[in-house]
Amino acid sequence: MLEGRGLNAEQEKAVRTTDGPLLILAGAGAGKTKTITERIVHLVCRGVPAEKILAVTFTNKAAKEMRERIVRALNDERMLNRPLSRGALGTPAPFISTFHGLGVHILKENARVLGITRNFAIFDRSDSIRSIKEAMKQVGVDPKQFEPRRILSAISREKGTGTTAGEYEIEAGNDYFKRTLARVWRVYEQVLAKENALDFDDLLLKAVRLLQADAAVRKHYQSVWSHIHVDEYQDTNDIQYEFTKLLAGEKQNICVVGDIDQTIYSWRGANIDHLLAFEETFPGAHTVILTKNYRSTKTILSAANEIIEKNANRKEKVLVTDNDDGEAIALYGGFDESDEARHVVERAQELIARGTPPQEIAVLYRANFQSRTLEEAFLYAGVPYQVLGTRFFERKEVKDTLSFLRCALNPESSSDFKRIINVPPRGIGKVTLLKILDGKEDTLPPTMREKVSNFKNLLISIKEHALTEKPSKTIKYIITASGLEKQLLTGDDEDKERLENIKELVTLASKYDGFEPREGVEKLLEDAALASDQDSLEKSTDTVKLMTVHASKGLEFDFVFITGLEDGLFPHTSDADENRDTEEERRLFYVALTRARKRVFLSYAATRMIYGSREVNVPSEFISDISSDYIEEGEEGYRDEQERSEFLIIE
DNA sequence: ATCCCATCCATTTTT
DNA sequence: TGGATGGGAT
Ligand SMILES: Nc1ncnc2c1ncn2[C@@H]1O[C@H](COP(=O)(O)OP(=O)(O)OP(=O)(O)O)[C@@H](O)[C@H]1O
Repeated sequence: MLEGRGLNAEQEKAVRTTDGPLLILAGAGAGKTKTITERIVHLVCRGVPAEKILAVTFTNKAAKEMRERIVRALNDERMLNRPLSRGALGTPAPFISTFHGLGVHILKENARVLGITRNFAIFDRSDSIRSIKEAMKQVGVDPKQFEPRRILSAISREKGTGTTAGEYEIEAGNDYFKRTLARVWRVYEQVLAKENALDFDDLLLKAVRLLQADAAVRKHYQSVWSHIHVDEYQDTNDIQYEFTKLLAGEKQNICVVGDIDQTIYSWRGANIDHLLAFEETFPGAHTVILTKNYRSTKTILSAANEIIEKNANRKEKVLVTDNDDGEAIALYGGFDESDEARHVVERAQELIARGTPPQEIAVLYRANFQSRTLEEAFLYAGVPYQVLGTRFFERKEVKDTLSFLRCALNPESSSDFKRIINVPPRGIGKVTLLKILDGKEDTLPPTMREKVSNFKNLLISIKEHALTEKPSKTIKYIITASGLEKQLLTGDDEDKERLENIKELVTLASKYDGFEPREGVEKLLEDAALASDQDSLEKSTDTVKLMTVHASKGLEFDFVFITGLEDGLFPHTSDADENRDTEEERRLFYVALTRARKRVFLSYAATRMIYGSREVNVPSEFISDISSDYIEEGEEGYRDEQERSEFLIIE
C-alpha cells in the first residue's frame, strides 16, 4: 500500500517501523514531515484507530496541513475499498496540534481536578508583560532598573525547564537579581490567578505537573494515545521533552523527527540534547537517517552544506539530491536598505512576469524591523505582498473586540474589564475605574453610575448573544453595540483599516458558527490566543511572502530572497556574544537557504538606518563562506566609488 | 476625563 | 527613525 505514495526506501522503513521508539534524523528537505504524515496514514490503514494517534507540530498551520494531507490520503484509501478501523461516518481524526494546543486540551479536560475554570484566559506576551509590570509595581521594583521584558523572559525560561515560582525562590539564594525576580514572579502568579489566566508556559507546565502528580490522569492519556509523533523535535525545550516522555508511557510508541542543524530556538530554551540523547531516553529505539533531499537544486544544497559544515557543535551528515544544478545563487550589494529593497522587488517582478506565482517567492530577513523598508518598496511597485508576523490577533482593535467577549463571559477577568471599560471613550476614567475595582461603586456621582451601569448592561447583552447566537453574529453585535464601529467610521484612514480588521474578525469567527454558541466562542478565543505567525499564510494566496527566517521554518518556496546579510545583523551579534549564538546564527542561515527549491537571492546594504542614524556595514561572513562557484554577483547599487562617496556626503 | 505634545529609548528571533 | 510614555493644558 505504500507504492505510489512516493516514498524512498529509507522513508518507507520509517513508515513501516510502527512499534517502539523511532528516531528519524535528516537534513533539510529530506521529507521528514512527509514521512511522519505517511506513517500516520500507514498506522490507520494497519488498523490503529485514528483517534489514538497523536502528532505534535511546531505551528497550527503545520498541524492543519498534516491533518488535511492525512484525511485526503485516507479518503483515497477508502476509495480503493480498503477497510478502515471505523466506518465512513464520523471519521475519527488523529489529534494533531502544537504542544501548547495539547496543553490546553488536557487542562480543559481536567479543569476541575486542577481547581481552575474551563474558560481560563490565555495570556499572550503583551498580556504577560502588563501583568509583570503590575506585579513589579506591587512589589515595588523599578521597571527602569529591571526591564519587564527581561523579567518575563527569565521567568519564561525557568518555567520552560519545569521550575515553579516557589522552587525558584528557594534556589535563588542571595543573588540580588534572582531574589528580586523571585519576588516579582510570585506576585505575577497571583495576578494571573486573580485574572483566571494562564500564560504560554503554564499551558505546558501545568499540564506536565498534572501528568506527573496524578497517576490516573497520566494512565488515561497514555491509553488515549497509543502512537505519538513529534515533528521538529530539535527545537523542543525541557518541559516539552518531559511532556513527550510522560505521554509515551510504558508502550513508548513514540516517533520523533528532527535535524540538529535546524535548531533555531535555543534562545528560548530549546535543547538539542533531547534529540541527541533519544536513544538513551528510549532504549531499543530504531534510528532511520534520511539522506536524500527532494527540495532544492544541487547548487543550493552545496552552498547550504558549505555553510553548516563550519559549525563545530554538530554531527557530520550526508545530504544529496538528484535534482539539477539549477541557477547560481544571486548576490546583490545595495548602497542602502531602500536600494536593496528596490532590487528585491525588481527581481521578484521579473520572476512573476516569467510566470512564477507570487506565493512561490519569499523574502526573508533576520529581524522584524527590516520588513518596513521592504514593504514600502513592494507597496510602491504595486507588487502584491503579505508580511507575516504582524499578528492579526495581536492588533489592538482585535484584542479589544475579543476582550469584550471574554469580559462578558467571564466578569472576573479584571484585565479585560480594565481594557475595555473605556473603549471607545465613554467617560469612565482612571479614578472611576479604581473605585469600581475597590467595590466603592455606590460612592460615584449619579451620572457616572448611569454610565457604568450602561456598560454593564452592554456586557450582559453581549453575553446573551454569545450564549445563543452564532459567534460571527456575536462579534458583529459587539462592534456595533460597543460603539467601536461608530468611532472608527468617523476616524481617519488608519481607523478605517482598523474597522476592516474587525470585520475580518467577523469572517474568521464565522468558521466557528457550526459549533454550539458557547463552544464556538470558546474555541475562537482559544485559537486566537494560540495563533502563530505562519497561521495567517492560509489565506491571501497570490502574494509574495515577507517574513523572518524563524517564521519560515518548515516552509518551502521556489524562490527565496535572503536580505540584510550584513555583519552584525545576520549573523546578529549582541554584547553577550557566545559561541552558541554564532553557531545558531549559522543554523538560521542554513534554514533560510534550504527553504528554496529553485533559486536563492542574497543581498545586503552597505549602509543602513539604525535608530535614526546611518550605519556603515560590512557584508556578512556568510556570503564569503559560500564558494564563488555557486555565486553570481549582480551589479552594485552605485555605479562607482565616486557616486558612492557623493551619496555618503549627502547623507 | 481627554487630548496633545515633548521626551526617551530601543531591535533579535516567538508559541 | 518612530512608538511608548508621561506631564500638562483644556
Ligand atoms: N520520496 C519523495 N519523493 C518525492 N518528493 C519527496 C519525497 N519525500 C519528500 N518529498 C518532497 O520534498 C519536500 C520536502 O519535504 P518535507 O517538507 O517533508 O521535508 P522536511 O525534511 O520536513 O524539511 P525541513 O526540515 O526543511 O522542513 C516536499 O515538497 C516533499 O513533498
